[in-house]
This record gives sequence, structure tokens and C-alpha cells, in this order.
Amino acid sequence: MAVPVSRGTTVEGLRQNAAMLELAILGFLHDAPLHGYVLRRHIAALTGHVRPVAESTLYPAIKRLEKAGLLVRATEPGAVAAPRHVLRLTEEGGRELKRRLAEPAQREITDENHWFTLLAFMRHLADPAAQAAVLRRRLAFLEEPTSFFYDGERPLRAEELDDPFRRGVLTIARATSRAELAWLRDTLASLEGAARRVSRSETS
Amino acid sequence: MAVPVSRGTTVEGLRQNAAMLELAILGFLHDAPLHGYVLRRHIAALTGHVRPVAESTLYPAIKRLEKAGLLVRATEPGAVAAPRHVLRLTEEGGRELKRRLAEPAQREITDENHWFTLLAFMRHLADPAAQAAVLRRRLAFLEEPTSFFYDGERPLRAEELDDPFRRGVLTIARATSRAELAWLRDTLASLEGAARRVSRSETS
DNA sequence: GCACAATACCTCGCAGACGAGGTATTCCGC
DNA sequence: GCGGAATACCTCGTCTGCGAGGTATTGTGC
Repeated sequence: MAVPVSRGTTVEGLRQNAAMLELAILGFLHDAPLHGYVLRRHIAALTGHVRPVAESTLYPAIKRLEKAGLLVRATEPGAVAAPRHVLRLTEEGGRELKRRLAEPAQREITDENHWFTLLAFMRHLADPAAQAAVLRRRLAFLEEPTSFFYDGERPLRAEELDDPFRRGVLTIARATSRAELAWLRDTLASLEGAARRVSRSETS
Repeated sequence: MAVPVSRGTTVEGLRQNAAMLELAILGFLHDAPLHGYVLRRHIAALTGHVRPVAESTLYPAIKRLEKAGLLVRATEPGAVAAPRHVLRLTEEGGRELKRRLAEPAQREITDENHWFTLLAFMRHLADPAAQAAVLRRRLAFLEEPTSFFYDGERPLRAEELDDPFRRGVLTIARATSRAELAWLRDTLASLEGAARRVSRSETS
């Protein structure tokens, strides 16, 4: 099974959900300055169907990022209603976004919700070699032989289960894994091609 | 887009992650009495590769369930080390498990992590009609045309995206969805057969 | 015979999630 | 001319998540 059940479990520090939300905020603001209400709708579109974000979670998150100097607010007269706080990424905010995209916590790699959020903004990490490095971490995770159900140490396969619901979990997970592995290998190949072209043009 | 951005966001009340952990505890204890340490390894095997659970989250959760009368402890001399607290589901705990399996919060239906946990213990909800009702909720969710990325109101398809990473998200999500829809329809058909057999034998 | 890992459980404190509630403005239907 | 919805933001209190740390016992390698 090789499931580590020792101190700490993750080295990565607290705030796993917060990290995902903050990444989405930074990612959307990298495209264009937005005010909170529109940002909320963007986030609802991205992850809301799976995992809704409450207003009372979003607004404090914006404040945290402002306090950390990653974004600034400009109050504008409301176009249609109350005055709006237009949020703009600072240079430090842009750097932090790239750092978070390049060095995601392990949970960001393993949890599909987090991983999809990471992928949604991965293009902002302009360097193809750095992008490939992150995809390779996901590839390594998917290549580990893990199941959800075990007979002692041995992972069980769908065919070995009587329970139709547990069999469903494994069937679905396997289909996802197959599709993602194919996509990962394709995309890694083209990123590695791009990385070679970049390094060639730099040395010439 | 039809993403509701109004009061509340979810009616279901707090404790979404807690609900998932508690379900896993109740579900494992329904099979057999366990002590905390073994329970922790079971949970690590089930969801730990994706989303590890810290000791300092598990033990308080056990206490909550004990306080709520859903499980009882019996202290046993440690077989190999310190004394162990063997946890056993109460009758009320068994009923609560079934209630949670039959009436999951919406997040339990939409978030894959939660949904897989629900499926892992769905067999404890012995009634095939009740099981089918839960699967139908997931089916309805998957049949809604939702994307992660939009052009205004219109959901974008993988082919329309330039960004290879966002295209990946949609490709993977589509593969998952296809596999799950096939499994859901199969399983619903056989559950509905089982439900008919049950009701026939009850009336005869 | 001594350190170290594994077993087995616990508390504390900080920070985050979010429902409930509040405020103010504008637009639309009637 | 008024009620309701949408826009736009905010605070408060409660509960939860979890890293850091603590305690005690048994088994294993050197």
C-alpha cells in the first residue's frame, strides 16, 4: 500500500483550499483587471458547478492578496450599481502567480479539482520547460499503481470487486487516467519540442 | 452560463469536508469495529493518494461522532503498543450512515472526491430503489451541459480552445464523463431490475 | 543496550470556510 | 411610485483543518 502514515502527512503547509482560490484570482487578474463581482462569476464558471465559492470566502481572499501586495484596488463609480473595486495584479502578483504555477504543492498535483485549476492558468507560465516539469509531476503521480481498495497491500482491480459501486469508482478512475496519460504524453512531447526550439534560438 | 450567484450558494449547510470524512468513518465501521489507527490507514488507502487526512483532523472527527452518539469506544489493551480505542457503530450510527447515503448534499454529488467516497459505501444503503435515486442525481448533474470555460454564456468545446492546457481539462473531463455515463446507465438498469424484483416479492 | 521506527492516541492555536445578515444603488415590471 | 431582482461589497460568529508538538509502548537493527 505504501501509504505514509507518519508525521505531517504533507510538508506543504496549510491553506490548501485557499491556495486554489487564490490561484484562480491571480490567474484571472493576469488576463485583465476585474472587480470582485465579475471575478466571482468567472470563478463560478470555472469551478462552481463542482465546488461553489461563497462570497464570504472570496472577499476575504481578495483582501489577503491585497495585504500581501499581490494586487491593488481602484474604486470606480459603479457602472450599474454600487461603486466597484477594480482589482489589478501588481508585478509582485505576477511573479507570485508564476511561482505558484511552477512550484505547486503536492495536493495541487494529486487532487483533480486543484489540478484542473492549475491547468486552467498554466499558459501564464510562459516557459515550456517549466510547464513540462509540472506536467511530469502529474505524470509520475498517475503512473504510480494506486487503487482505492486493497486486499491487504495489494491494490484491487475492478474485475475483482463484487460491489458494483466500487467497481464503478475504479472503472471511471481508469478511464480518466487513460485519457489523461494520453494527453500528458502528447502535450509533453510538443512542449519538449518547443523547449528545444527556445534553447536553440537562445544559443544562436 | 446560468451559474447562480445569489444568496447562500448552497443550502446544505457547512462542513463539506467534514461530511466526507465522517461518511468514510461511519462507512468503514459499518463493516467492522476498528480502532483509530487502522481506520486512519483505511481512509488513507481510500482517499489519501488524492487528499491526505491528518491525524489531528481524524481524531477530533471521531470524537464528534462519539459525542453525537453515532459510535462508542471500548478501551482494549494494546496488542502491540499503547492501549487502543476500539470504535463500534451504534444503531443510531447505522441509521445516520444510511440517511447520509440516501440524502447526500449537492456537493457530494458534484465533487468527484466526495462522490467516490459516497460510492465506496453505497452498498450499505441496501435498498436498490434508494441507490438508484442517488445515481440518478449524479446522472442529472452530468447531463447538464457545463464547461469550465465560456464565451460569454456559451460553453466552449475543446476544439475551440487554443490553450493546450485548457483543452486538456476539457478532454479529460469529457472522457471521465463518457465513462461515467455508460457506467451509470448500466448500473441504473440493473438496479431498477433489482427494485422490481424486490417489490414483486413484497406484494406476492 | 541503545537509538529509531512503528504503533496508538492526544491537545493547542492559528487561519480559513461560509451561512446569516447588513448596506447601498439601479433597473424593470406593473 | 413601489416591490423585487440584480449589482456590488462588507462583517460577524461558529466550526473545521491541520501543523506542531506531546505521551507512552513495543519491536528491530546495529
